[in-house]
Amino acid sequence: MAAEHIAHDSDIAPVAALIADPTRAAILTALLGGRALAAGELARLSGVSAATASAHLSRLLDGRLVDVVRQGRHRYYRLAGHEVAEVLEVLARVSTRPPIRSLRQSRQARLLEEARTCYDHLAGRAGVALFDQLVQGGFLVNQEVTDKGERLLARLGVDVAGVRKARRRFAPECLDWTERRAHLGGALGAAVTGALLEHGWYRQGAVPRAVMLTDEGREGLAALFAGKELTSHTPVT
Amino acid sequence: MAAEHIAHDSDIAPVAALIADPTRAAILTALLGGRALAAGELARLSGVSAATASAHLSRLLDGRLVDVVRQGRHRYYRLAGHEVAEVLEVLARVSTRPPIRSLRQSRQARLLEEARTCYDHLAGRAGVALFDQLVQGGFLVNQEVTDKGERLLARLGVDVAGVRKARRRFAPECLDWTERRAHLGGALGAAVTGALLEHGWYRQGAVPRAVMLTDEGREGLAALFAGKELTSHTPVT
DNA sequence: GCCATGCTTCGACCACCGGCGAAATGTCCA
DNA sequence: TGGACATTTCGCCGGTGGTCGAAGCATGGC
Repeated sequence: MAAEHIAHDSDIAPVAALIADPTRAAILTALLGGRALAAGELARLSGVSAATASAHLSRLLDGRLVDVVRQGRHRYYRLAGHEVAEVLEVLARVSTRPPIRSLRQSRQARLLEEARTCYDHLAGRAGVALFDQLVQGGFLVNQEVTDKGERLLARLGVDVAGVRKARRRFAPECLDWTERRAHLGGALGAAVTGALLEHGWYRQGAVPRAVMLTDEGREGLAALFAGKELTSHTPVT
Repeated sequence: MAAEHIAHDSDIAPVAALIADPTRAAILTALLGGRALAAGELARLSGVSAATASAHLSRLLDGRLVDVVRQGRHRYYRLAGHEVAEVLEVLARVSTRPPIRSLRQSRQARLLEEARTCYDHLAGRAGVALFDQLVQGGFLVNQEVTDKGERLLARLGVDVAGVRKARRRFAPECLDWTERRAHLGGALGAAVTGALLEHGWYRQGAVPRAVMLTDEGREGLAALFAGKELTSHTPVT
């Protein structure tokens, strides 16, 4: 009786079914960044044909998981609300099953949450913090480097003009699950992270993807954003 | 690039797929009460054969959404952790689509959250509060009415022995989504609610399922649980 | 030891759903 | 108006998965 009432009051199965398909899940997670994306872009990101993506988007629309805003010949889709984002986040939390048993593993997990490489760029709390500093300082605006930003990065040893020539997206925002916030990805993210490692501001940890901020890094980053001269003991290899 | 990373870090689709089946959803919501339930009981509650339920439970076990504890020839299943419960709750929140637009509707929603009938018994904050008072006062233990409870209910005008003869579950705990807590359901829940309405302690509101506590009800309930004589102006029809 | 009970495994059936290509619709630009 | 592009609709196919009855294993009671 209780069960019948529950089932009547709220059918969680249909909503779960919408998320259960890998392609739709990819679409939804792509939208988790908050930006509205065009149908074609979502098709490409999730690796299916435009027709398939369209069918999925139509179902997501019916299920009120996404909204659409028509703009010219594009249709931009976005998550229908913060509740939808919450569902995805909470699902992600149980999906990344923590088979953490030993103290050793737990310590490693904490290291990874703090700072790690995401392919070839910085992620974790450190990655998000760096990204925020770049954005709030006006060095990075709308996924583009400002003149001010180019000067800052030059001091770090990053040749922005050269990076721009790379055959990959320049400065996309990359989401990560532990922080649920964006950090700097793409060619620029890789270049910046490479510079940080070369300066010895971060060094590789024992755990595969983990990196750790060094004392020099702490000072160096502070000086960099304060606009001060970088101290001599930071070797620019 | 960001999307690939996301997909790699956490596959939400498989977990969602586990919840996406109506039968499994029914099983999970039945377990949301926190108590461990036997496989057969879950089969009955979700309306499928034992074989089908067994297959589902096996998959839920693989997916680490439930735990099992063997006890004699029974196998009691329960949710694997509070994270799983959180997923179900947040899914329920988006599933109960709130098409609240007008102020009028919003007001009605608040009324329903406060006190409403759930089929034929009291739910909402008021329902949960009443249930808690019964349990904490030792009137209701393990879904059974104590001697003390029987005397209390008799003063309210509820014939417990008579209710027990009804062809429905006696005093099951009924979960409701707005409060995410249990309230009194079944035959006893209906009888108690009927008595409350007959006393004029609650009266039907304008909104379909809403009920409202009256001044007499406030006094009457206080007197009831204080063990005091019920005042004369509460008509026992 | 035997039977009753609770649960799982097996085998077979059927429905649903996701995938694509091709064609239709709609929008912008010249 | 015609052509390029973005998106949706249509028709078809293949695979996955939910369902049950019957049979197979356990466990507990007598």
